[in-house]
Amino acid sequence: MKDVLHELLQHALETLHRRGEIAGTPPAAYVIERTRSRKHGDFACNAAMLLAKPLGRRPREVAETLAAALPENPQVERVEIAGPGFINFFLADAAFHAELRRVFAEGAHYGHNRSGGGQTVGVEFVSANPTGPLHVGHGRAAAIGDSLCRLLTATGWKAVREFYCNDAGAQVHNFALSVQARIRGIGPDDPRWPADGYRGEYVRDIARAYLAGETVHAGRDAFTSPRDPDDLEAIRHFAVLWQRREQEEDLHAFGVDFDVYFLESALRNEGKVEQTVDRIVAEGHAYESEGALWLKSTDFGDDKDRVMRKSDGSYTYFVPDVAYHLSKWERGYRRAITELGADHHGSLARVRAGLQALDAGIPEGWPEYVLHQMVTVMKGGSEVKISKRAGSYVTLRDLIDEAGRDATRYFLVARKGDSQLVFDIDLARAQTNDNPVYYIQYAHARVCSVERQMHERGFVFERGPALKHLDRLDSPHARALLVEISRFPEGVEAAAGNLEPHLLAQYLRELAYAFHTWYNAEQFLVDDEAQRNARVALAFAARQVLANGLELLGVSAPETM
RNA sequence: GCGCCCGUAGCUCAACCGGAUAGAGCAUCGGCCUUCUAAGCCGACGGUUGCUGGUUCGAGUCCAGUCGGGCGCGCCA
Repeated sequence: MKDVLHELLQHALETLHRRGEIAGTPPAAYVIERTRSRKHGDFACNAAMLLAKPLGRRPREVAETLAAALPENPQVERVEIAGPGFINFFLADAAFHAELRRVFAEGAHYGHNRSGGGQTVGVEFVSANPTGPLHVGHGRAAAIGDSLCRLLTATGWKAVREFYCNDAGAQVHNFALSVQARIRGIGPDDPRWPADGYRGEYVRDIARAYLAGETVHAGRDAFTSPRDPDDLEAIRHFAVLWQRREQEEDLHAFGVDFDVYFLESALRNEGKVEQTVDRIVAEGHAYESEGALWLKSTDFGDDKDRVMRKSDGSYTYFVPDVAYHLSKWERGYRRAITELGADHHGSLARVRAGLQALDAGIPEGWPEYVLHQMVTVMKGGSEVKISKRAGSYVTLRDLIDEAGRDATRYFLVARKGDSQLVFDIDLARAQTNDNPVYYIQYAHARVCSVERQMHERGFVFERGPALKHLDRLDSPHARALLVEISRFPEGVEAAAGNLEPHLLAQYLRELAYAFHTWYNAEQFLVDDEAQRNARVALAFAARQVLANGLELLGVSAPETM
C-alpha cells in the first residue's frame, strides 16, 4: 500500500527537481508512516519538513509545493497539509477494498514478501548445554528464535534453524560425574558428592536408566548403556544423549524443531578447534604470555586481549565458539543470526574478534546478534530462583503443562527482547483473559463460528460476487478493521526487518481489537445478500490475517474455544 | 571502577531506525447478552515518559551528566 505513495512522492520530487524548485537538495530520507489519528488521514509523510531547512523555506510552503506536484491516483482520495508541515494522505475506500481482494488471492501467503531473495540465513538459538532440562530462559530463546525464523521465511529468506550443543566442555564432565555419583548411590548431601555437581532429581532418573541398561535415542544417534558404573565415558555419552532427547522433546512440544543439531564434540574430533587457533596464529593475531596463548582481540574492538589456550594446554570456551561460527561461514551462511541470553553478551565481542583474526573475509558485523534479557519467574507471589546446579528451577516443560503451549509461546515472544520479562506462572496458568493470546484466538474462533452459523441458516458465500459489494462496508468500525488488515504486510516487514517478533504480537492484539469491536457493532448474517456477503468477506479476511499472524508466532488458530 | 540493557498509568507492557493530542491489557468504577460464542463490547478513572541540561521546526526516542534496577567484566562455560 505504502509503495503506491512512495511512487507518487518520488514522482513529485523528480518533477520539482526538474523545475529547479528543490535544486541542490539531496534525496531526503523521508518516511511515510501510518497516522495515529484518523483526522490525519491514513498515511503521513515528513518530506517537506526535512526539505525545508536546506531550502531555507517554510515547511508548510514546501509541503504545498510538493502536494501540488503529486500525480492523481485513484487510490488517493485527497491530500492535506497539516501541523508543522506533514503531507497527509487520505486513501480512497477502493484502496482498502483492493487490499481485501489481495487477502483472498494470496490466502496463507498474504503479508509475505520476497525481500530476502531466497538467500540462506542461519539462525542459531537456544543452544542449551546438555546437562539439564530447558528452563524459562530457554523458552524465551526458543519462542523468539523460532518466530524469527518464521518471519524470515515469510519475507523471502531460507531460514535454517540451528542448535549448537556444547557436549564437550567441562560442564559436561561435571554432569557425567554427577550421574556417576548417583549410579553409585551417592546423593548431593554425601561428602563424596562431586564439587559443583548437578543436584537435580533428573540426574537420578538418568542414573536409574543407565543401570537398567536402557537405550537412548536423540536425533540420528543412539546409545545403549553398558551398565558399568566405572565407565565414565559411557556415562557421559549416555547422559548427554538423554538430555538431548529430553530437550528435543520439550522443544517439539513447544512447536520448535531444528534443522541442524551441531555438536561441539564433532568440531573437536575433526580438529577444527586447533585449526582455528593455528590460523589465528598464522595470521599474526596471537602471542604467548605467562605460559598461555592469547588472542589480540583488542585489535578488533574488544576491551582486552583474551586467552585462547590456557597454560594447561586446554582451550578457553570461546575458541570452540569461534571455530563453530567459522564453520557456519564455511557452510555458506552469508547471513547468520545468533540468538543469546544477554548474560552472554560479553562473548559477542570476543567471537567477532576471533572471526576477524582469521582473516577469512568475514564481514565485521557478522554474525548478527539478537539478545534477550533475563526471565524472572513468579509463583505464589514470590520469585522462583533459577539454579541449574541446585536443581530448583522452572522447566519449559512445566510451563507448557501448566499454561499450555500457545499461552507460553505468546507470553515469551510478546515483549521486546531487551527488557526483562516477568513470567507469572499463576497468571499464565489461570487461563483467564489476562492472557492476551486467548483474545486473539477468540477473534479467529468467532469467525469460524459465524461460518458454521452461515451454513446452518442455508446461506452461501460466493467470493466473486461478494468482492463486488465491498462498498457496502461503510461503517467506521468496518473501515477500522479494513485498515488494520492492510497493516499486516507492514507489520511482518517491520518485525522481520528489525528482528523483533514482539511487534507482530502487538499488531495481532490490535487486529483482534478491531475485529471484536466491529463484531459487536454489526450483525453479519443479515438477509440483504450483498450486505451479508460483504461483511462475511471482511470477517473471512480478518480470520485469514489472524491465522497468518498466529502462524508466524507459532501459536495455533483454533476454530472453537 | 569499566562495558551493555532497562527505567513510560497502581501493576504488566507498547510506541513502526526524531513526528502531530504518549497507547493497550490487568486492577477500580459505571453500562451492554430472547439476535452470528460476554474468553467480547461501550464509557469513566488514571502520565511533568526517573531526574537535570543539550542538539532542532519537533525528543519517550538522539547526546552529556545524574539516580535507581539487571547482566557482564576469569587461564569458568
